[in-house]
Amino acid sequence: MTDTSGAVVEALPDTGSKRRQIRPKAERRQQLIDATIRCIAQHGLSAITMQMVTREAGLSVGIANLHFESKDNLLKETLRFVAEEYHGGQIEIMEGEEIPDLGERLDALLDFQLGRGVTQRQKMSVWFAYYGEAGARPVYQKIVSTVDRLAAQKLEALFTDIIREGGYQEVDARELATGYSALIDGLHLGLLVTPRELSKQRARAVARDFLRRAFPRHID
Amino acid sequence: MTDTSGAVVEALPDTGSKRRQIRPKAERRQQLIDATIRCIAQHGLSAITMQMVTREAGLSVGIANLHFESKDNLLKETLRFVAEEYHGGQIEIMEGEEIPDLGERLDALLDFQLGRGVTQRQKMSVWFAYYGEAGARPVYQKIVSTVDRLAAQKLEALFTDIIREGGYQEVDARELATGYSALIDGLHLGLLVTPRELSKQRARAVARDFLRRAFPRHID
DNA sequence: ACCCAGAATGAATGAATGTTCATTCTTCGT
DNA sequence: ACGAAGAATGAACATTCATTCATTCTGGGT
Repeated sequence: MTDTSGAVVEALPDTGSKRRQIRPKAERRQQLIDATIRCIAQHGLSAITMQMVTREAGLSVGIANLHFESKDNLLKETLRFVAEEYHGGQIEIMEGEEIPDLGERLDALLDFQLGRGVTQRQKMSVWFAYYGEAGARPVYQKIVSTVDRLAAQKLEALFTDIIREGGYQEVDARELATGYSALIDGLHLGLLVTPRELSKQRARAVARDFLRRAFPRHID
Repeated sequence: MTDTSGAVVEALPDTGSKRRQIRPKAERRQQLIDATIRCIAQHGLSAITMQMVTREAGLSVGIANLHFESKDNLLKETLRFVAEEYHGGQIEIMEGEEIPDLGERLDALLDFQLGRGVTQRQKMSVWFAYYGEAGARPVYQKIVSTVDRLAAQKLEALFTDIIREGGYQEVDARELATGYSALIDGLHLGLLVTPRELSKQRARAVARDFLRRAFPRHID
């Protein structure tokens, strides 16, 4: 996926010169989105500023309104990017045939959801910053729920397969999928707000426990 | 607990007159906190304004800085109020001896966590608005984690009692308590962001399922 | 070698917001 | 009935921020 960390500005042989660079539109857009993610993580969604973002990107203030028409739009597109990155990664694992064994596929999913990429403070901060505003902003709600619905369907399908394969009785795929998704969200929240109480290791153990209790013959 | 909903302004025999009212400091503080909660729920934390809050409270702009020294402080105190209300309610149920049966007490806890009072959109919005900023604001993190830690301890104690009483093997109280808390948080999030996909009924069913799988002889 | 489409800049603008404080008003004890 | 303590008001101020746009600059095509 796209690199979101590190200073993109110095990635090129810039030599410190302030020479103006002309780059294709798509590249600049991504550069600004990445800078926005870093700023939200560091300063929060309510403190974010166009000057802040453009400086972080190493560009001038006017450029943000050139590529995105407004601040609102930049924030919206940033949310869309993060949402699609996260859900896209999940879906790739769930529907991908690279891992034939269903138990292993479940483990891979957990790895992705609580592994390095996703639980970086940066990404989590962005994620929940938008959740916090979703109650008041239908646009955010719509973006999240659109990708969310698809991921939920794939998860339910995976659980259904596992239930059939394992012959698990009295387990409802849909209900379990809802529970598992909520559990992962809650663990992310815990990692963000109370990192002292909840380590990444423990979060993984808790999630595996949930899965083991439901699918004992597939986990561990 | 304190009433947070409804228009406090019209609660008194105001008769529509704009006559200036003098009230004790504590009452005004609460009035402003209640207005803040309503405003956050409706407009979001990042769009909130002092004028907005004071108008919602039916008071003048200057009064906010009279009772709270700044906007930051008002927001901080509002978070403290919501956090203490939520966690206080939980703790009251968990350590209260009014319900001797442990299974019933667990049910009462679930009722509180996913029942009318807590899952009102207003409260949930406020809750997650602050969570979203917690990554960038150590003050918020501290307030939440302080009350959170106590509630987690009480929950673990309750689970320990239930495990002993039910003779459940291979169940770790601490791990299960972490999982349950995370599950409830995640369900709140789902109720807030994707209310179309997740009804309050279904959220309760999912949470009960989690508990039933762990403590089958206490639930249902 | 030259040109120009359009990418990039940043000073200027106007609107919005947090905070202050001189003034007004209410209440309560005497 | 009166006066003082302090609660409440809201116009004024200084600051900050999103957005605009006239101007500058760059690089590929001819």
